[in-house]
Amino acid sequence: MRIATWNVNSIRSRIDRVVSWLERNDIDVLAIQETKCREDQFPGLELSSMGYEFAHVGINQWNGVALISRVGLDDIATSFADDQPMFGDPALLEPRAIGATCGGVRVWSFYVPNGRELDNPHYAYKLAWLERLRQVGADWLAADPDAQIALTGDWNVAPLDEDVWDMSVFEGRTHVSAPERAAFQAMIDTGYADVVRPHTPGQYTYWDYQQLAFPKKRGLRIDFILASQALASRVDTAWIDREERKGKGASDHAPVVIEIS
DNA sequence: ATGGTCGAAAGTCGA
Repeated sequence: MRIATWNVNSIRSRIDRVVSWLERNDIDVLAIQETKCREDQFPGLELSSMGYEFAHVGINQWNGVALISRVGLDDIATSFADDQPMFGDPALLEPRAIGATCGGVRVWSFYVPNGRELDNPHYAYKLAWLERLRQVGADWLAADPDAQIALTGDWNVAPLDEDVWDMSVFEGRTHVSAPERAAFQAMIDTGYADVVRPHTPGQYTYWDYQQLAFPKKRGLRIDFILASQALASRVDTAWIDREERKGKGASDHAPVVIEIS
């Protein structure tokens, strides 16, 4: 079974690429982020005609996450907790998390808040969001230590210096700050392993659209699949599809895939 | 060709 995550940066402008990519790569479950549309705007017909079920949560042009599966899509949750941190005035529950059980695996698609700048309220929101997710993730494992759980998505954190094309450029910026990195490491310490990194040393998942970042190899590794121990032991291989970042109409993120036995 | 983004409820904001 193949499980993937991909920040598509607008599903409506990318649906042809997504459909083609699913077909070419024999994907069973795809978690997507930044759908950037309301639920009534989601291009589901193209997916259902291919034999995929889908679940999406989106309320406006920002954020939005979805799950696409051809191995079942049960027990859909559109937030990771009833008290998932909110943002804005008035405080809004943003569509940044969706989970479902697909082929026996509890799969989550997360779009972690960006943080914007270190002194922006969005940064405190990001840290609160990650910490609450860690607590909930710990609860899931406490309830069932053998649970097969995949925490996938755009984490908006580059955990290691090697995940950043030039650390000097990111000094004093989000994605690399010590609290963000500690929050990401806390997820791993809670019992969710990064099952992609061992198979993809030195690779990035995101390249800015600006300044020809992609051809200049100026990228970041910020998209991850974290797996509970029971699931991690089934991972045979993983890869980052850098080819999908190429050409006209590409997302600024590449898909990340794991293959499990 | 010596600079250079993209998407959306666009004419500005978010990434």
